[in-house]
Amino acid sequence: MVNVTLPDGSVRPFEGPVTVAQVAASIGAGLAKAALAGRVNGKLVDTSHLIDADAQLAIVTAKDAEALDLIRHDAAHVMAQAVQELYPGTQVTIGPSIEDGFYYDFARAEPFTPDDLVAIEKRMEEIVKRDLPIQREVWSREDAMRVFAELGETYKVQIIDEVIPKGEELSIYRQGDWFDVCRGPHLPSTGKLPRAFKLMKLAGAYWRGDSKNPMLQRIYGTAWAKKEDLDAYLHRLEEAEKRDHRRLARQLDLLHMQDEAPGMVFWHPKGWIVWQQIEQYMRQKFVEYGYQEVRTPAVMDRSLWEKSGHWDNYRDNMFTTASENRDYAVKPMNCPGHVQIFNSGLHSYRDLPLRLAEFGSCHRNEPSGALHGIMRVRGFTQDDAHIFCTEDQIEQEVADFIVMLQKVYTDFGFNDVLVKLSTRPDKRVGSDDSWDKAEAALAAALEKNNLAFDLQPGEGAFYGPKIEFTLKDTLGRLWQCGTIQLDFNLPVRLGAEFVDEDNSRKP
RNA sequence: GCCGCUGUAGCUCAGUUGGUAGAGCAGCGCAUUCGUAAUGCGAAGGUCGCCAGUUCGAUUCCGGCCAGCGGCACCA
Repeated sequence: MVNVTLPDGSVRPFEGPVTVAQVAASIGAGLAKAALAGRVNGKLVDTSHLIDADAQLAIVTAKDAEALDLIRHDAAHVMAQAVQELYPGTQVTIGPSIEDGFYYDFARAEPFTPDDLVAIEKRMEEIVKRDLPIQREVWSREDAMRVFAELGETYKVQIIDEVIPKGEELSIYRQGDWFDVCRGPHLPSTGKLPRAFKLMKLAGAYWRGDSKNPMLQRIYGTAWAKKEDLDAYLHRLEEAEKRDHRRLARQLDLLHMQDEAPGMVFWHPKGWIVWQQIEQYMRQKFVEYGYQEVRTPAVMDRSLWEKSGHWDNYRDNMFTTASENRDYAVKPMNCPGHVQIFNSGLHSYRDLPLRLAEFGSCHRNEPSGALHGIMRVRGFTQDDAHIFCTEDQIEQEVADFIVMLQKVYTDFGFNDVLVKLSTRPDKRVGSDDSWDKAEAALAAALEKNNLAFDLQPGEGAFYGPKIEFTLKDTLGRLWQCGTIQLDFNLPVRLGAEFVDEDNSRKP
């Protein structure tokens, strides 16, 4: 006897183990047809999943939000099958669902062309029409590795060998002649994939996200539960493109960039008015929140950058220059300069916290491929501040900063801000004790502001943990903007210290 | 930096299967003073991203470089 509890609370008894599909059929033929997957005790499963004990079950159909993930993942599989049918010898690697769609990374010597995308999309339609049942099989690792090795799928072998945790069940999903290693779940058949997908763009992507590895060819697509959703999405993209800052900058005659100064901006009169307004707005905020504005040199002697550690660790990203036998670097950030101001006098603990702010003109020699409009540039101005404070003051200072930042983002209409806390990386300076304190202080400050945040273990800077604030552009792309970083390295390196209550000097 | 694509008048773009190029809009001149999706006429505007090579001749073919775009990597 197996009792299945449905979302409405009703309980259906079955004589023995049943599949999700059978339960759906017992409820109604319409539901049986619409069933894409099941949620058993909170876990998403195939419709072929066998329920062999009492369980909670929800039938997932295209109407459910969670179906989108399945649809997109299936679209990726169907695309992979289409590609391998059309271009024999192409190796498959991975193909997850992502926001608004999916992608699949392929290994193939010949590059795909935009025309290929059209052909692939057509073949995908055919595969959907074939309505191939999608079947789950469980293989042993050895069998799987042998079979994929025989097929010449070296990347798949690597995935099985290195990526899938030992001991985890290795499932294979088969649709017609085509099969792939996949955790699933998947739709019951390719025919259940709504014809609301479109291949969007070609891109290069490193195998396993590591630039030391070979580059694969990634095909991005979008997929939706119904045609109207796809159309709405495409329309949204069109509208977003109209609001692209690069297009607006031209149309409104705000600024331009040219070949001779890659990653740097020529601000036109109208654009500069906008800039000034924003700068004045930020100045007000500085005053409100107790920051003092300063100004530091853009070009400073090599010796300072050696002391700060930039000359050794950030050299490739700095523009350097020389004059009269002295080497200089154009500042990539304002930190060392602000420490110089702090150091120029002897400070008492009574002076702390000392908050120095600057509209700091910085230059970084960013990799050519990273440049993007005025979002990622080589010459830019940071509305930057450094707070010199005691360890005890960190939490409050960070909390206050977050309040200010939230206010600023809200004023500019950014309501969807992602917050991330990046913690200690493997390569770092400072004692574990100080990292413990610093990370705890940042987390506490976030909690004080009731901010939900993602933890990014190991993503912190080598000198300290940081909180990152990421904004979305009109195209849904993410840009890390504001950040607050604790640095217990630089002040020591540059000899910043204050006189404490007990008359001792502390960094 | 890596993969792919792109680079023609101020802007948006067409074109040349190798014989130095066109449109619309903008700008300029003249006329019009006409009330806000675009008044008429006229003249002008480009070493077809840069540098080499092949060729009698290259914007068009080959190579190199630069920049931009879409991603990836990077983002002290």
